[in-house]
Amino acid sequence: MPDHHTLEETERAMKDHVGNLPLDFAAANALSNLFRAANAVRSELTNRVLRKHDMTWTGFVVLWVVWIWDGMETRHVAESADISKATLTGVVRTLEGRGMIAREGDEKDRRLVRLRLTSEGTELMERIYPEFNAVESEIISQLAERRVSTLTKTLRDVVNAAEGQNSP
Amino acid sequence: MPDHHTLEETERAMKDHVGNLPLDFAAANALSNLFRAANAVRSELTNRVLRKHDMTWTGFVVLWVVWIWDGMETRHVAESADISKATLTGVVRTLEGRGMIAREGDEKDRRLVRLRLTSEGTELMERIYPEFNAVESEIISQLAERRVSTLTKTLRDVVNAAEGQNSP
DNA sequence: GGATTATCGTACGGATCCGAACGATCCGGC
DNA sequence: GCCGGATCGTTCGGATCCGTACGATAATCC
Repeated sequence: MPDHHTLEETERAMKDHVGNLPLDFAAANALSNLFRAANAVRSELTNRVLRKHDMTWTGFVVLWVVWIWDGMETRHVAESADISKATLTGVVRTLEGRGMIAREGDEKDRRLVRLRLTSEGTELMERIYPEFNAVESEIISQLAERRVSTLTKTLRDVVNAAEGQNSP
Repeated sequence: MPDHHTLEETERAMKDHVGNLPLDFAAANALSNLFRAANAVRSELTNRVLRKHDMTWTGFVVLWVVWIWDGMETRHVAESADISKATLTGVVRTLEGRGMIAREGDEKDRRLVRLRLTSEGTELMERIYPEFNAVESEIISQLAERRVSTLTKTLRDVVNAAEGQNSP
């Protein structure tokens, strides 16, 4: 990763452009690192684990959610996978076409659609997930245990802060 | 945000599916929170700041990079914005169509394309970025100052860990 | 019990998003 | 000089990704 601009260079360049407006550089920096970290981890997991199984990130996440919560209704799957209902429709179409997932109407409430893994989908997850988690573990293991738990807690607070609810 | 499954419930359900394989729940949890936090912050900034200016997340990031580093070559812009060259091509096409950005060939090396903001693009950034940073600040301000600097450092280490380089 | 209201999943349009392949250009050795 | 190899930005195909609008179905009100 060559040729990066230094943090100081960037701040100086920003000040040249924004003038004397008071900016919160610490906040900008923390969130910049947040996105970089998420992208880096996602890329690494995609390249080292998912690609060889011809699986996309979102496809894997959806499969994982349905694996753990068999028969879950689509809107809850979307919420758990952190994607919109519209996106889920397309992803499920792809996974259904590959025979990994099945859609199933609800008897009582005919608006609902429940999702289940096929046996092929289940086998895939039983093979992939341990591998996936091993790479997760490898990445996180480079942090001291105490820092991991601090990170986890702080990130949860960031979620709450961003969603505008100051939890009690 | 109703109807969430508890962390304990999820772990129990996972154990039911993965059997006796040894999983690193702490790592899975930390990274799950990482993606949730990134998505939540991105959504909040998009909804509260960018949408009213008809600007996408990636479009804004690219515009910001070019604003700070005027005349930067496209591959460096892509790297700074954390997107692929192919994606940048499409985003620049959109921004160019709206008169925000201009492409400019390099005299010396005719393979290169340099990017600059138009005056309209510059005005937009001068108007949007302070607003954007204010919301960033509002989110981060809900964390104690010490936690912010710890978070920033830890996230940088996560980036290095994911990219496979244990920096000295 | 009929009309209004709310909620469900989906179709649609448009904007990312990326890996792979590609032509254009530059650079290296010779 | 020149030619094989490296590097540049773009194109292409296919998969997300989302807000909005919609038809179908439930729940509510009176």
